[in-house]
Amino acid sequence: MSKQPKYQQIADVLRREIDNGTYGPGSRLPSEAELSARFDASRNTVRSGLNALVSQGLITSSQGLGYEVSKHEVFELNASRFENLTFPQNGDAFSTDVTNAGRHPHQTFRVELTTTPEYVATRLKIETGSRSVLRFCHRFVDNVPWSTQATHYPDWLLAEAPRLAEPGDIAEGTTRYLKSLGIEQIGYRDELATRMPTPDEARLLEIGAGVPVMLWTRTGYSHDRPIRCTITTLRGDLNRMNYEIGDLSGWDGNESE
Amino acid sequence: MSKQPKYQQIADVLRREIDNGTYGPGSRLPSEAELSARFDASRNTVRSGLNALVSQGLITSSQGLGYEVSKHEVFELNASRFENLTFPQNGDAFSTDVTNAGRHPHQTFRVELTTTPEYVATRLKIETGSRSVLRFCHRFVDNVPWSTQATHYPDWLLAEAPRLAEPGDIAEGTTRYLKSLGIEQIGYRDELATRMPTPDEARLLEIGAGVPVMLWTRTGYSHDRPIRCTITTLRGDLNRMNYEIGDLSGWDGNESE
DNA sequence: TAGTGGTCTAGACCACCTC
DNA sequence: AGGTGGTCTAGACCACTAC
Repeated sequence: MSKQPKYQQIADVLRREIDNGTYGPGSRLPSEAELSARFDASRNTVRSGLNALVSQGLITSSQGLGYEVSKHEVFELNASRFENLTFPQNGDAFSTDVTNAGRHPHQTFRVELTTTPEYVATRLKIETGSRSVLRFCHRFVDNVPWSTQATHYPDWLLAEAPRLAEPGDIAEGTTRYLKSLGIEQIGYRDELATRMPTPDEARLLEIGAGVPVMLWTRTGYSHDRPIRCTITTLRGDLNRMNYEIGDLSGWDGNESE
Repeated sequence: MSKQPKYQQIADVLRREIDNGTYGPGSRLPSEAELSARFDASRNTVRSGLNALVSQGLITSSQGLGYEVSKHEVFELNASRFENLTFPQNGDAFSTDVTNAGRHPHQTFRVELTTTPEYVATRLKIETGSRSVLRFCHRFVDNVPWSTQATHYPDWLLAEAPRLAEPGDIAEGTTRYLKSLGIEQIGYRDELATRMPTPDEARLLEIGAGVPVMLWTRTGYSHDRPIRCTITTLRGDLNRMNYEIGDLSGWDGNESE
């Protein structure tokens, strides 16, 4: 039992009070000055304690307002059904899912020609630095930034499917468009990772310290080669991904926690 | 272009120098005193800047030593193959995978009877607080803490499969043991989430600030009901999960980034 | 012993929000 | 105007690591 530093003790006490409901989700914590008096510590020490809780994603702070206990509303994303090879894929699946959940979807969209970054190139089995089409999507739910999605299509595919490079949405969905050209996605490989956001990501997704991002990379394959690579960056506090594998007939994917 | 606070500028400069290789993975940063002189800032301001990088998982610090740039060695986990309904499951799959990767696996194991927490109970479709068997595993790779895994089996299953409650490993694997009793897992549902570790998790996995955990919940189903719920807590900086869905025959799951 | 980061203080000034 | 958090300083002392 070694002595804990004072700022840790403060963080521990406050964490316990948040856990047991003394300060419920969405409620405000006492001000730094009040806590300073309560714990007989300098304001800076109190700040260190609060900072620990911020880094753990338990509370947020805003200038002039105070510290607020985070609420967690997670959105479920069924990755194995999401784009079920028979379904449309892009904007549509997102909008449909969100609308079905009684929420309001919104997204901005951008298409550009880029040089392929290494991470994507290895997955598409093309050369790093070669050309590819990037279709980029910034998604919101109820006007809260939710995720960004960047899909790369290799250069060679463009010759067969020129509409991929056109700005603006493809009404019927890109997967369906490609299928109509005889290019069918018959399987995909998903990779999931997590880390703290880069400053750019933190800006786009409006996340503060203490909230990680989830990185979801989906590489789609036709019968003979990779045809696309989609990197989705999700706010870790708002999203949960699901996969259903095997025979789950008769099982409702029931939620809640 | 609003003026950035000084500690942010310091963090940005150092981040750029880390990115461009001035300070490579594993190398040491200059001391706080040196940085303080370089940036003409007080030691505390420099510490704020360094602290920002720590929270982003870019560097770590240790008393008496200094700040070190993090290295990232990720371990790939194929979740859709991992326990392929035909394969053995528990300890074995982990040890096999790790050994195949040329690393040294190690794990501690514990079995206990517990009251079922709500999160697990809803998934197993049993009452919160009812009894269940918890088989808990703490896993290491090359003596670095890697993940913890907690599998709950419902009370009713115990009557049919008493060995689940016995301490010690089940040699042939629990899935195989259950199958030999006519209880076959015919499908599962995975849920993936990410967040910052709780203090307990941080202790068990030896992670500092700036490294999130990935939570992987797998609920296994027999033909008529859930038979187990496994919660795996993974160090976010060391693990990546993969799912392969659809027809990927002829495709090697190629890696590297 | 010297150098590193870890903790803590007291006080100053600024930026933002609410009234 | 008054209260909130955000930034910054200067200095003190402690704990750990290296030599």
